[in-house]
Amino acid sequence: MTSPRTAGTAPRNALTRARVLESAVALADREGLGALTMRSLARELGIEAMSLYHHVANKEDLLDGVVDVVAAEIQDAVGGLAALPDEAPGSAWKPAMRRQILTARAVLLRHPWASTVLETRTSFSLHIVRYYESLLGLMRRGGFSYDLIHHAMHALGSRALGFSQELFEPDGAAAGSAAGGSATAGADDAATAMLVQMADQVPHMVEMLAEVGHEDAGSALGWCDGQSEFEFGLDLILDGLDRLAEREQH
Amino acid sequence: MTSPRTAGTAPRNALTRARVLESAVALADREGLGALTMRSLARELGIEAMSLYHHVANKEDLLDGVVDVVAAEIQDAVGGLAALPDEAPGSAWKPAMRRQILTARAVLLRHPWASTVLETRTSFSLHIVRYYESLLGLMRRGGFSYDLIHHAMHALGSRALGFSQELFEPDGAAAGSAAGGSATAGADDAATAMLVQMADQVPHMVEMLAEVGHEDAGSALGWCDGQSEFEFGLDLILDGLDRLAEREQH
DNA sequence: ACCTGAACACCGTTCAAGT
DNA sequence: ACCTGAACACCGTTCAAGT
Repeated sequence: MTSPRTAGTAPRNALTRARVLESAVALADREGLGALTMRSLARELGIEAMSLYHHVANKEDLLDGVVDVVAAEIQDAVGGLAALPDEAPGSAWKPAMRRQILTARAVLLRHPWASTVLETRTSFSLHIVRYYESLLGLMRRGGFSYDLIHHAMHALGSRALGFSQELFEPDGAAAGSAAGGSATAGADDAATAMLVQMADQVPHMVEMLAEVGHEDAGSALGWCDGQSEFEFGLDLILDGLDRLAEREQH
Repeated sequence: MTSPRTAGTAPRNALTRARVLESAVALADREGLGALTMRSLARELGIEAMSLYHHVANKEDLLDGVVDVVAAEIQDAVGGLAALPDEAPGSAWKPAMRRQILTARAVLLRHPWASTVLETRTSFSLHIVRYYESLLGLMRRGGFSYDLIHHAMHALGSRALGFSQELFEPDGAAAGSAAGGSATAGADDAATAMLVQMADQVPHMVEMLAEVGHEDAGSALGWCDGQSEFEFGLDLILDGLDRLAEREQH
C-alpha cells in the first residue's frame, strides 16, 4: 500500500517555477485553456494542487508566467531571423516589421489559447516589452517620429503580436466543406442558412457570402482571422503608416 | 414568519426572458462582469437561482442574450442617426461609416464589459448582423466589390463594432496624474518606472514614453484604446480602403 | 407552467499540520 | 523548505419535489 513514489529515488526533478510553467503550457496546448486548472496541472505534475502555491502566487500569477513562456518563444523566433537582404535603405522598416509580426503570429499559432490569455493580462511580460522594443527600433530607424510610432502601436493593437480578434465568425467554422461544388446549397453552414432565410433583411450580407464563399475561413487564432486576411489588414495598416512617415519627412 | 412576498398581490411582474436580460445588463453595468453570476442575478431579481433556468437555457445563453440587448441598443442608436448632408456622392460611404462605428462605440462605452463578452460569443446576435448589414450597404453604394467588402470587414475586425483590444497597457492606467508638471519624475506609473530602470534594454520604449507622455491613456473599453487613438487607427484603415476602392474602379 | 430546496461536481484558496 | 489533507467559500447545474 506504500505509494509508488517511495519506490523511486530521491527527488529526481525538483519542482521549479520553470517546470510548473512549462507543464502548464503543455497542458493548455494539449487540452485547451479550460483544462488548465490548479488541480489538473498538479495532477499533470504528479503533485498535490496546494504544492503549486510554492512556485506561483496564485492562478493569475500562473497565467502571467505562462504568457511569459510564450513571449520568450516569440522573442527567440524573432531573434533568430536572418537579416534582410539590404539593411540600409529608408523604407526597409516595412518588410522587416511585417516579417517580425508574422513570425510572432507563427508562434501564437502553436499556442492558440495564448492570445486569449494575453488579452486579459494587466501586467506585462518583459519578453513582450523587448519584442515591442525591436518594433520601435525598426520604425525609428525608418525615420518615424515618436509621436507616429506611438500612434502606430495603438493602430496595430494586438496585430503587433500577430493576432486580431474578429467577431462574427459563424459557429462551426465550416471545417470540412472544401470538397464538392461551390454554389450548391450543400449544407454550407447553419449560420449561413439562417442568414439566407432572412435574405430580405440582410441582402448585402447574403450576396457577399454567396460571392466570396468564405473558403479561407481557416479559423486559427481565437476567432478566425485566416492568414491571408490577417496579412491584408496588416498590410493596409503598414501601408498607411508608410504614407504618414513619408509625409512627416516633408 | 410568512415571507413578505405573500403579503403582496398576485405576481405583479411576471418574470420574462427580457426582464432577466435587462436585469443582467444592469447588474454588469453596476458591478462588473465578474458579479454577473446566476446566483447574484437571481438575488437581484428576488428569486431563486434555479428559477432563471426557465428563461435562459444556461449561462452561455444568458451571455448571448445580454450581448443581444447591447446590440439592440447599438442598432437603435445607429438607426437614429440623421442622414448626412449630401447622401449621393461616391465617397460618402466613408464619413457615414465612420459615424456609425463611432456611434456603436459610444454605446459600448456605456457597457464596458460588453466587448469582452462579445469576443467570446461563437453564435451571433441578429441585431449585430443587421448592424453589419448597414455597413455593407454603405460600402456597396460606395462602389466596393463584395471581395473588397469582405476584406474590409476582416481588416476592421472588432473595430467595426467600435472597440479594439490593445495590449500592453501598463497596470494602473495612470488614473489621476493629470495635475502637476509633465517631465518630472513624479510617480508616473509603476510600469513606466520599471521600464526606465531597464532603459539600456529598451531605449526606444523609454524615449517614446518620455516624449508622448501617454496623457491620453483614458482606458475606456477593455484595455485602453482611448478615443483619439481609436479614431487614428480607424481612419488609417478607412483611408486605406478608400484608396483600394478607387483603384478597383480603374 | 413556474418556482424551489437540496445536492453534485467542480473551481481557487486558506490553514494547520506533517516531513 | 517543501509538500500535504481537510476544509471553506464560491461556481454552474441536475433533479425531484412542491404549487
